[in-house]
Amino acid sequence: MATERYNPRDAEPRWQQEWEQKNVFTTDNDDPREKYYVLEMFPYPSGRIHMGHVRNYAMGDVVARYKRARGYNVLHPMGWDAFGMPAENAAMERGVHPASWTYQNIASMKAQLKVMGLSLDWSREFATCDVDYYQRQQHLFLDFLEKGLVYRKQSKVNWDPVDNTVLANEQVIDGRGWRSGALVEQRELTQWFFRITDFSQDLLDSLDTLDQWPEKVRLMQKNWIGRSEGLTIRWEIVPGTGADASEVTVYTTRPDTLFGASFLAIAADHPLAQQAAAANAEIEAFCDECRRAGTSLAALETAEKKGIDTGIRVKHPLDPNWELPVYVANFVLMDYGTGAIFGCPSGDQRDLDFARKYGLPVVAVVMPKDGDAASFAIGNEAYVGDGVMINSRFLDGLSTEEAFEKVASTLENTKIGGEPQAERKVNFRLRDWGISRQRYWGCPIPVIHCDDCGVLPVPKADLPVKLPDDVTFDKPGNPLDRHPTWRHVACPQCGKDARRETDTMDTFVDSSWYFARFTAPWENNPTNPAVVDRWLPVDQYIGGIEHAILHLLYSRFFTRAMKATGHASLDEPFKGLFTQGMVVHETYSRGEGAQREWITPAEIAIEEVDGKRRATLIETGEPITIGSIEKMSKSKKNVVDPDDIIASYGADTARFFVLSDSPPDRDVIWSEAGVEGAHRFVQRLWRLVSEASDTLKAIDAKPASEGPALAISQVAHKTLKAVQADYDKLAFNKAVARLYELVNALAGPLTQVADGSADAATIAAVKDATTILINLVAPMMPHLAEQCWQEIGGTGLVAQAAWPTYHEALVAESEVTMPVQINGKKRGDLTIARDADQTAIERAVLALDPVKAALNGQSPKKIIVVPQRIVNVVV
RNA sequence: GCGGACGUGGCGAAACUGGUAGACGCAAGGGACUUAAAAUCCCUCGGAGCAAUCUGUACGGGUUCGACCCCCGUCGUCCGCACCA
Repeated sequence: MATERYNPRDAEPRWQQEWEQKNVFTTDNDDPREKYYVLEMFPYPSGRIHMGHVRNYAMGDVVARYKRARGYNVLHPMGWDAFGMPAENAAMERGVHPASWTYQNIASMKAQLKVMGLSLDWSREFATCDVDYYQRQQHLFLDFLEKGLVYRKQSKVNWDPVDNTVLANEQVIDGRGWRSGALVEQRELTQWFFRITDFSQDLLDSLDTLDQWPEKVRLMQKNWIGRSEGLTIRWEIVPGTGADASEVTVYTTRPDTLFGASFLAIAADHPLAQQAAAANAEIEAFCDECRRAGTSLAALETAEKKGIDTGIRVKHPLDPNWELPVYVANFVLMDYGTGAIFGCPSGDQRDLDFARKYGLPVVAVVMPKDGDAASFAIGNEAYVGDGVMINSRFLDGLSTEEAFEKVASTLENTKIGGEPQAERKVNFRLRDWGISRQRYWGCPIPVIHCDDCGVLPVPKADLPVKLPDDVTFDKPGNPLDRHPTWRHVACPQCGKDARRETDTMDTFVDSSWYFARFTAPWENNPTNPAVVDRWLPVDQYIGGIEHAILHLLYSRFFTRAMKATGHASLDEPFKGLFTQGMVVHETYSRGEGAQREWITPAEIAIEEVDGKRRATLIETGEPITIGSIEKMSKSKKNVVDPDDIIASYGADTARFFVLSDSPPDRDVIWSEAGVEGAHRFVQRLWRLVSEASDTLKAIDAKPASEGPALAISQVAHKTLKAVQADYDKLAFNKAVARLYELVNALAGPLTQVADGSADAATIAAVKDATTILINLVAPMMPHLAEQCWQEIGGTGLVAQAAWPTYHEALVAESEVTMPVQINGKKRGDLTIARDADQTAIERAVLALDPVKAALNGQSPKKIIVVPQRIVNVVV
């Protein structure tokens, strides 16, 4: 009898090698079986994996192994989101080249992932900084450009005037550059944009088809796209009031409130405002102030509504004798709608605040349905809801909706200068995607600037536009700009000296199509359209909620753009999306306030005294404060290193634990005690199986259909059915609970098999049950499963074994035990044939002691029988 | 401010479509084995009560034979968005 403790340090590398040698996880594109594509969001190669990665990849691996067992041709690849700023920061701080820093990090993280025993097809691995990858990204860019999906326009960037460099938003802290501390300015640069807004409506509508996405994510995207229906209205400017223009166009979603208008407000960057500013220093100062305030997010949140009268006056669209003032206001955005609004103080809180401040009229035009027109008034709160129109001339008495229609059709039919005064207009909050980054470590934008020929695409034959290796990071700014030779190139059209574009692409571009590249990473073209269409959409995509909006929206756009350029022919890249929770941990600290010092879990000992948990510093015995449970972070030092855990408990224990305690979409609390519990289960399972293995090996599996062994087979097959359903729903924590139950149920029989007291039928049933158990455990703890499989004489590898099939007869119950309630309270149980009819059940229920006692000789008022569920007797 | 989610033992959680609340695990307590410890095994474990039983899913109401689940209201926690006209 093999009764040694299971040693993951020995077993895990052995099985990993075995899988690798037999190419178990290499996927063949020509395999005719039904496909299943499971993908976890690929990591940024920071150098170390963390517990969040462990949880993410453990989940994906369970799905991959489970689906493989179910007979699918599974694609489960891995790669690296390898461009980005940390590599440049490392270059600046430590003088190491971004490429070598990145590839070294990839090597060490890959080694860590290998140790986890993930069933990945490593032959498809790539990093987005591989020339092979970004060359094809440049190819896509050129195709998008040709299709008109890419364009250039002026756009603002954060400019650090001390470092003379462009800053990303996260490098601006409280309006200052993170390194220099200088006040950040907004500068206009010509930059590249993807026309994601071409697809606004489709990206919105298609959300409804993504029924395997979390509702929450769909809602977040919906709000981000931000569709609104309204009207653009042209307002005539009263001649001689200070404007060159004859009209100003305003966007509104509430044309119904037009009779409540008391002013127009325009953005500081609006042409009319610029004109007014040119003529008036006070207005100019105000506009400058607005622009500055725009840089600081914090200030924006609390900013007071402010404005300044331009002196310009406009005519009300529905009453030419009614003149309204035009203000520049700090709360009006230039890049939404038309950059101009009409203010209706009674129906909008901002407008109300503004009107009160500047003494503008407040006229209630909408009141709640059951309101009283005579007494309804606006105090300090605007009424933004629907209702009935008042004080609105020909609109009085209409609903808000009817009034909207009436105003819209009236103004559509009013002509000024031969054009309708108003037009219906759908607006989106979504903006085009600016992809230009003034940095080195990204995919070069394949474009050439020629003084004579203009902006030209690099011919495809000249791709890739490779990043030069010889760059320096001793100065701020983009190394590509100051490289001695790289930017000099001959114009592809006229052959004269020209310049390369030195901007690189946003790293979100890299991650917007990697899932497609995985389907044929060896292709010369970005994709093989036939292959990509067969693999996509990704059946199950797993990652963090932090990518709910941008990454997923950009990928959805990219897939559409790839369709438009013939690289794929579908719209939605991800059929199923799952957003997993974080791994969190208690925090430990000593000292208070600014003196507070965080302590890592490894330095702490926890003991329980009188029911209270207390922590002490191992080295000194000094008491330590146990703090709140928070996301693992370096700053709070509450991190647990996966390497340490795997070294002491093995990968299976780590995988099992991160899947076990909490529902996968919720945070899981990492605790030492919890890990030990998971490890105990590993050892227990191994002990029970190995003790019985000599006997089990010699006997063929056969589920029992009768006799004392029947219960063993029933519990195994019921568990199989249930765990299968749990895996289908990604309910890993429930699958874990059922596996515990199954092992608890098999512990006795396995011990009997081991000590020789079991009969042949029992041994055969136990062998069958154990085989099922190992198959169920395998997706979560693949190494332990292989070891057990070998131990009981299984053929081949579990990793290649087919999923077992449960026997219907063992899952179906011939008898059911139903709770019996009296007046809704449980008072007893009734075990009866599953197909017993209503009368038989009633008769049996009335014969039960507690029912007889409750009835006390009387007949019941009512008996409710829910077949196979419950009986309720109403007395 | 707007939008959304959630609230169940000491803790993480289960509970199917409105049908036995607390499965399973952790922690705790008791016992067995051991010279001892570890490991393992057995028992107890929402609250009150000797018990029968009563009570309990944030709080207050409602619908129902029956509510963690549905409806109305209140409180709390978390997340997303941020002046989008």
